[in-house]
Amino acid sequence: MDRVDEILAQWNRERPDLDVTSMGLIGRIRRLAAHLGREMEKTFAAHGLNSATFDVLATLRRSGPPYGLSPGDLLAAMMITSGTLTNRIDQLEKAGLVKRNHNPEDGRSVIVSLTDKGFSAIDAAVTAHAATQARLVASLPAADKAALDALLRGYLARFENPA
Amino acid sequence: MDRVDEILAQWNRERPDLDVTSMGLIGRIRRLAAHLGREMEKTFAAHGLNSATFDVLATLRRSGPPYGLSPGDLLAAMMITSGTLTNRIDQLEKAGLVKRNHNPEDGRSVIVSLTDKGFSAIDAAVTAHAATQARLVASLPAADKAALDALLRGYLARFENPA
DNA sequence: TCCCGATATCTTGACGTCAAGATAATACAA
DNA sequence: TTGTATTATCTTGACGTCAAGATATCGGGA
Repeated sequence: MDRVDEILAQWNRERPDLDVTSMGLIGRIRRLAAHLGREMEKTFAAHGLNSATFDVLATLRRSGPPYGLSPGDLLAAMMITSGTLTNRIDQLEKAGLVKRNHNPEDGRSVIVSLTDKGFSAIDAAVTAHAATQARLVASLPAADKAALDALLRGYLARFENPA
Repeated sequence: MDRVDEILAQWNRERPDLDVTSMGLIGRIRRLAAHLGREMEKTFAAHGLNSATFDVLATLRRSGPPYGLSPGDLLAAMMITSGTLTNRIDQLEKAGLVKRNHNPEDGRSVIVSLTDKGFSAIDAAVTAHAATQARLVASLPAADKAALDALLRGYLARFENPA
């Protein structure tokens, strides 16, 4: 009987006509995401970042040399809107972690690249981030972890692999 | 090979020293939460609400008669800060869906109650919401759904049942 | 009775996000 | 070559959230 179960029990009492069997599953996914996000945010803050700016730097870093992508490329890799991305890049540029360069082949386009400072920052942050993530799942038995990951992958595919 | 796997593959190429085995699990939970949240938001919007205001109304509704709780009670049931709750109640009061009453037994305290309009609104919204949630998990085989829910419950307990 | 710590709620200011639309450059058909 | 649709990015305004602190009330000890 966890907090989600309590919520379901209340609904069953007040609105017995409702089928809330799906509510528990979805509620648990969302509560877990919130808990995990808050923990990870602490690691980002310790490196002068937040999840928004980390996300941009990490995408550039893992894209490999020369560590530059257009805003359009970045958008395709993230679950955000274009206005949000512009704001993130502005913040990072102001902090000297990325720079914008004109794309000589297309006047509409821009290439956002990691600066040396940005490269150092994201490399240190992602190292700590991986450790935080390992800690956040450490309490989960290996078998549960594997089973959970497999089930989530199948579920997620229904949203991201239209077919 | 979903999008999360692509991210892990990039990290393995660029930072083979990192152990990213936990990153996939956490990433999938968070991406799922985002997808689910956006879908549910559409249902709330169709009823003139959003997830923030729905959350307050739903908590009051499922608390049962007389459909009134103090901000403190509401806070305990939600994963938000007090300032956020004050703002939510303000919005709902402005819309005529809840009302604040002084608590005669404690001058510091307030009782937030559903108005008739608020009661009608949340009853209609939650009916639609339950249908949306059912649709969002409909593609999942019943066995997977049960297994996933059980694993998530165990994982969530590590964050919400300190012991 | 009086005072002070605890409690309940609200206020303030900054920030991240989004939807919708603006701006500018490119591509391609006529 | 010209004009229009398309593409890439940015701007604007509104909103929800948070952390930190302010305000007001309560409760218990001196």
